[in-house]
Amino acid sequence: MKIELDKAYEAKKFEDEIYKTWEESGFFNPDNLKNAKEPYCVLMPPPNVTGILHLGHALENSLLDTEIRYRRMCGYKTLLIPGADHAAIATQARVEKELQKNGIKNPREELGREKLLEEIKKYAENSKSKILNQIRKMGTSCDWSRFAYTFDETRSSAVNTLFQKMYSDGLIYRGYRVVNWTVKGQSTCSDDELIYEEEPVTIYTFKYSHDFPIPIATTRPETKLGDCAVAVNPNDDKYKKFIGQKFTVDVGALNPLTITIIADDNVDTNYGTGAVGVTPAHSMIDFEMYEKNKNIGIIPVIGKDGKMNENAGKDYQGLSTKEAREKFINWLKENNLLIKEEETTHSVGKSDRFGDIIEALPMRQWFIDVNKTIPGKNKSLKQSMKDVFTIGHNGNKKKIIKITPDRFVNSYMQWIDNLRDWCISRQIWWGHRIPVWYNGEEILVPKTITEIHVTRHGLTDWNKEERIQGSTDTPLDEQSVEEIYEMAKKFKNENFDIIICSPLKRARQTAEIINEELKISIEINKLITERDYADFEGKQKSEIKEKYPEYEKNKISFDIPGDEENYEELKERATKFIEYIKTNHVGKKILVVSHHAFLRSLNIIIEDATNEDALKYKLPFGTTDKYQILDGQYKLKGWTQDPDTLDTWFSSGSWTFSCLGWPNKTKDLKTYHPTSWMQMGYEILFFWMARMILMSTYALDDIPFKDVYIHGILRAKDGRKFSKSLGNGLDPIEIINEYGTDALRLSLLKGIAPGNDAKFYEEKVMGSRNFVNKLWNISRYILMSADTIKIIKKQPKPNTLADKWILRKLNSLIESTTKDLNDHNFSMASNALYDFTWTDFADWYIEISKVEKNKDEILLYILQTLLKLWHPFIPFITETLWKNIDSKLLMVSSWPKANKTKPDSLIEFGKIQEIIIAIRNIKNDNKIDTKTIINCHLESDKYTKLIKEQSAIIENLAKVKLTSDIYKDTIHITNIDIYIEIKINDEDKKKQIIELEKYINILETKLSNKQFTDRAPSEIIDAEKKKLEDAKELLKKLK
RNA sequence: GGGUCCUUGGCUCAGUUGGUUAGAGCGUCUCGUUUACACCGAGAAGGCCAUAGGUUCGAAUCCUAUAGGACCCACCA
Repeated sequence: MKIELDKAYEAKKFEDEIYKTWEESGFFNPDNLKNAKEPYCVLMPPPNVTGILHLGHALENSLLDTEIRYRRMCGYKTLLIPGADHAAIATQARVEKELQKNGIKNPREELGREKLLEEIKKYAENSKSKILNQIRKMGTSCDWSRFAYTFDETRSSAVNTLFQKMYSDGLIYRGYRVVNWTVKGQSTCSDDELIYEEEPVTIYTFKYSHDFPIPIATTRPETKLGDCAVAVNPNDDKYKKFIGQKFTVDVGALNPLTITIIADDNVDTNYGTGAVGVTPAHSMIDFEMYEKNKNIGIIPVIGKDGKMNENAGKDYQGLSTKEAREKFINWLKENNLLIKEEETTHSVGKSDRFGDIIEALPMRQWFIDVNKTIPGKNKSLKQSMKDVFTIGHNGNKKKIIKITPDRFVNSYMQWIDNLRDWCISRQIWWGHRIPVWYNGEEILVPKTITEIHVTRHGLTDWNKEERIQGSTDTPLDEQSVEEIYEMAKKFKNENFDIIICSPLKRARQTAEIINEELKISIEINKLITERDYADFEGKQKSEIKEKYPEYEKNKISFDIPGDEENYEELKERATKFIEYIKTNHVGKKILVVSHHAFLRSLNIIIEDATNEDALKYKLPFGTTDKYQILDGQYKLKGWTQDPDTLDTWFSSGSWTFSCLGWPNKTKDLKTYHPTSWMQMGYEILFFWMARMILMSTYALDDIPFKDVYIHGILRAKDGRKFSKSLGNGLDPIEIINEYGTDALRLSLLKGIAPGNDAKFYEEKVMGSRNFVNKLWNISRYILMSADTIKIIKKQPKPNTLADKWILRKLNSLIESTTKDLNDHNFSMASNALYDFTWTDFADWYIEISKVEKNKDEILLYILQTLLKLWHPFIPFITETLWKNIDSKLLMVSSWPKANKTKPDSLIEFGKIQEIIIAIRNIKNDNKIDTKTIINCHLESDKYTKLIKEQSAIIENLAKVKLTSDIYKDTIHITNIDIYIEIKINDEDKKKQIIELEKYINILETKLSNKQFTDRAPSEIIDAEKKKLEDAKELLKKLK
């Protein structure tokens, strides 16, 4: 059966459908790869939910997917887990900015925590769903069933567990230390979240007072209002006599300052004045000195608002740092204390996200201690982080992480050496709440946090009319059903583990409708059913009887603790329920669907409310209440959770194992950790790679990944970064729409070297698009001209020289591609494939196949092999074409294996190519139309037989007629003379001779060098000799 | 102050342990619509591989300096 294919490949027509086919096949999920044994797991660096996919993501997706598709075809049990990162500070900053644009000047104040969080969540969810679709557009073959979000339940539970573990090991502590503070963002940030910019500053040299013996210098005069010491080098003859002395100086601060002269080895006697004014509150370095000499004290003079506080004194309080600086300088001048002013530049730390200058402020925050010995181990986290690149984790050489390119180890080690304790608490709201509760001075860091969200069932006619007639176990009314569907949408992103509902119809039905959205398990629990009747609301049994006379006749028939349950019994039942949760659903996030009276009694026992207060309790339909059980403790009155959130990298650090289900002992964790390969840009080496290593070695006692590949940044053609503010961004989706995903992927992978930046521009994509189209047309030709299209399993027997040659080339290609992909050498692999496909196969072999005929099998075989080899790079077009060949998916076909072939065809075929090219050249030089057939005679001592056998190819490809007539003009190539009926340009000949003579000269010098002939390997010498021989012979003929 | 990377034809870049007269794509030029493909075909021009030394029989490749460019870390009293 003949098939028809369009003249040009239109990516748009096929891509979405192909992706759907893949996704529906189930093969993205390794559980469905039945024959695969050895696991191969790669995690997607989760894109931030701060916007949409950019080119960097496109590059990462191309790398990830090419890797994973290759491994899948090789027979690995491949898993690529897709993810997204809530990106705490980045997302909140983004949303706040948007809100400000819309007129909300101070979103935190105006909206409050809950409302702002809702806004951020809305934004994040929206962005997330866009990103996920874009990942699909990229063709990424990830297992969507294992999708992980840093802010979902599993990942949050990992965060909490990790925090608790580190806290109980003493590695996380709460301390008063100097931290980086962004006034604009009103939050701390880690040392790595600063960007430094060179700015002009003035250095002021001054004395605190006229009788103070040591001058000091500063670029931040206003902080000097909080100075507590002056540090000098202990070996400094000039100053060492003052060490230990105290001076009282009045510089205008609230209280006169007591300046202690202390010794510090780090003070350089030759730099500046040779002495350092120590401001413990507003410099990390000075704070470290304070920690060694606590008696000097610490005086913060700048507040969280970036303004001078009361310690700074009446004159300064309330001023901005800039105003205070001017004022202080003026004071120095007036009092003749200013010695010198010098202009210089200085790198100023700014907040990466908010852009303002960072203030160093002392605060009580949470930190990870990187230097403390880990309990049960003989080393610190810092040491652990180093070991994985040197001696291996725990000294195990098998647990050394391989990094490509390995030069990044250097900068990593340097970073580790300078690592200070990591400040992990942030004052922003979007993020994992710090899992610590306070009650006065008491601190609780629970091992388990169980969450109970309670909601009411939908209404029935019975509820609405407050009837107690007929059966009480009635189904929902229609309107309620609608309302529950609405409500269910809200629960969709809550990530509940389980729904527990009352056995009554209305509750069960409610739970089932909600579960259509959540798709989790439902547990029916009698403990939370409706009470029969009770005296709880102050009504006596008799009153109820009075109000609803029919009631007695319709007794509820299900099994609850008696039909005369009273208030105390109801509370007892609620307590029992809590106990039940505590033993059976520890650590879960539970949605409870129950009845108002029960929920009220639950509220009473948890909140320790009085009966009277409890009467005010209302939980209108559609709303939820939330309770927590911390390590079994559920009465949490008086306890409040820390309002701060965790640094976003705290959760990203656990990515390799939280993605696989930790802290639960899941099968995935056992199978896939450590993960096989990790890929990231060098800009997040410290942020992310370092933290993953820290977390994984600590929590799992293992490395997070075996192999890490570092890629560079994509830049515009002018070398600048792509950025929104420059407006030079290229939207990957627009590129896909115009050129197709395959073209985009190929242009991203071709010509990139690991760790190096690469420039990206549209022409590159155009080139790739052209190639994709070429592949389409190659296939179109083969498929449309073949008599039968079938799978060719075995390499067909070569019949001609060309057959032998192309198969030899193909087998080398299989070998090199396999090797390159094993080494993650994507660029080299694609270049070699490109070359073979376009030049060897299309330009030569297919053209020959038009002459030699009957090559269906061999053409199909090569095409099939090529589609396989290309599949990891350009999955869409290859799969589209494959559909015409096989009903099975190319995605799960097996990777080609190279057959052994002899190399002898290479030289002979090369000769034929040389002849053809030489003739084409002459024609071109003489402006003869390529297709005009000219007469020509070939003469060779060595290749007579070859020429005779291959004459058809020569005649057809060079468009000549081979004759026995000898013509006057000849061109010469090694060992062959080509007599041709057209005139040859003498200039060309002369040029050829000059070049050849030069070449001979080089070879002769080389060979006459005794050192060379003595020391070089014999095969190299022989080859050089042969070259010289051939060249000399050719030269003779040319002359 | 410490460290890293880059410098290869007009542009963008490959070049895997040192071994053909250094490759590709785009661009330029010439010729060409031969039914797979003008998103094409045939061909051409264009490079002392930044500079200077060194190691070696042999260097774009290894070493050392220098220049220019980019970046990271620390410090910045």
